[in-house]
Amino acid sequence: MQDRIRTILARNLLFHGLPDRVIDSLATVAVTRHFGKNERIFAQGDPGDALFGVVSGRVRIGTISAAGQEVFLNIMEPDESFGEIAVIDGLTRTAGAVAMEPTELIALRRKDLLKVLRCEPDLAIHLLSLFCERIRWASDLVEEAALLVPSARLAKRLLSLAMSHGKKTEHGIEFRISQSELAKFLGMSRQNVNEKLQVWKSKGWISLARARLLITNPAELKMVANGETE
Amino acid sequence: MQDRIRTILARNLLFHGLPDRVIDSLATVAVTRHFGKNERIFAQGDPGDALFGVVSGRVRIGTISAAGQEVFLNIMEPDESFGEIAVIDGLTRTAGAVAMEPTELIALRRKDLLKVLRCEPDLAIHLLSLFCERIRWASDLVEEAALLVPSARLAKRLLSLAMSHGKKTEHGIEFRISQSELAKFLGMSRQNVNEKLQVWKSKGWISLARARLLITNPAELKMVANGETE
DNA sequence: TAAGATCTGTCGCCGCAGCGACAGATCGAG
DNA sequence: CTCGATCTGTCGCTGCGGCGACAGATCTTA
Repeated sequence: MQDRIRTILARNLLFHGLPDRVIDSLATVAVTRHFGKNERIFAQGDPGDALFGVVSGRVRIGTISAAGQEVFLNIMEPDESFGEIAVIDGLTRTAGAVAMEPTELIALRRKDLLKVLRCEPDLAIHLLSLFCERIRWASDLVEEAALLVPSARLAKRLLSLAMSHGKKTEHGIEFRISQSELAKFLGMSRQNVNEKLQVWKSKGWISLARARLLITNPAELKMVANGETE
Repeated sequence: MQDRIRTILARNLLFHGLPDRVIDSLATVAVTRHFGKNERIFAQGDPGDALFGVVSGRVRIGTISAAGQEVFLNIMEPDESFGEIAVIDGLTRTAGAVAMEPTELIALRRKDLLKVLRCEPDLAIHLLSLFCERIRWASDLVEEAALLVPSARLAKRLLSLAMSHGKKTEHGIEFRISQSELAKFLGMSRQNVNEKLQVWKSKGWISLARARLLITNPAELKMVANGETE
């Protein structure tokens, strides 16, 4: 059993490449947890007492406004991790996490992680790189929101979701997402998303089906994302 | 001279509280640099070969789109630092930095910093906390952009700028910023910013002067920022 | 002091995003 | 197989944000 946890940890991007000694220390304190479809893992505002790695399933990270409006920030898949920030600084969760399907997670409690962190500089440096990625990713979003026209933002997000969650088929990159979910990733209305998708569909760049999307011409979408076309 | 650098480093938020040993190591490799008003410190896309701490003056962090549209992300003041991310991960700058006035910076080159980082876990953990702040700050911006109405975003940014860059007077919190700069912080048009400021001015919550702004009723603005009022 | 640059306050116009609404398609559960 | 839930595609309406424009105020610099 502890062996399984060891393997899981070693494969996770958060710890991949770290010395066996570090993995072993972490494995002794890690536990696995299961969540059902649509079950909440944590809510924004909760104390950040654990860090999670995805073993199987998918987890949606998002927040919800006082008015009930929802924003999706990311989808985490196997071998990815989430909840690192609150675990490091001990503050509350800035976003909530929900299992999108039956999901197995591996959890490391804050106290345990900090203990290992203090004696393993390798782990700290590893975390620093991960945090750099996160900051770059968030800064990109801020920039995009401020200076890209909606269609460019949609195209960009479409491509990035396709990269991380799509599967390549003979006709292009396909992935499962409803248009209202897509809208929640961008903070736009579903109708507006649909309107733009229809345009691209009519140009033959994408195909649409119920809760599924097929990108047949990524190059053209990239042009839109870069503001070189409308 | 080296003594002055030591003092500067020790006072900077990036290194404040670290053991003398660490500060000393860093002081031997740090150099100071001077920039004139509106002089560019680095541009987005540049290789990230150094980290900067502000000794005196002010530095504006921002990006500019292909179309020439500009977005301001932050203003850094004495004892604050910028450029940490590119220095850690070795990738290019995501944003540019410009001196807003005659400015003295202290610079640590990437190679030198990494050398110290590898033997000083304290420094790594210190950096991790700093990165946590940065991620929370960026995530907040993403959230706000997606689910706050423009007036709430403006109010929130106004308050946060007032907190970090304003001076308290007997009538409220005052700070220097032009309305077009304010607009560039939010990715809105100058006219739109002006329109909202006029409303708040007419309600007696703020006072306006050329390139200056006085918040006389922060409480009401907070309500707007929280979406509890319009 | 004079000239030029910058900032503000205000119009009006245009386009577009949000929203409610609704019909038809598709999927899942019982 | 049937019913309910969800998703899609499409209206039209309304409001508001971006943009160009311009006059007047204010600051800077020669």
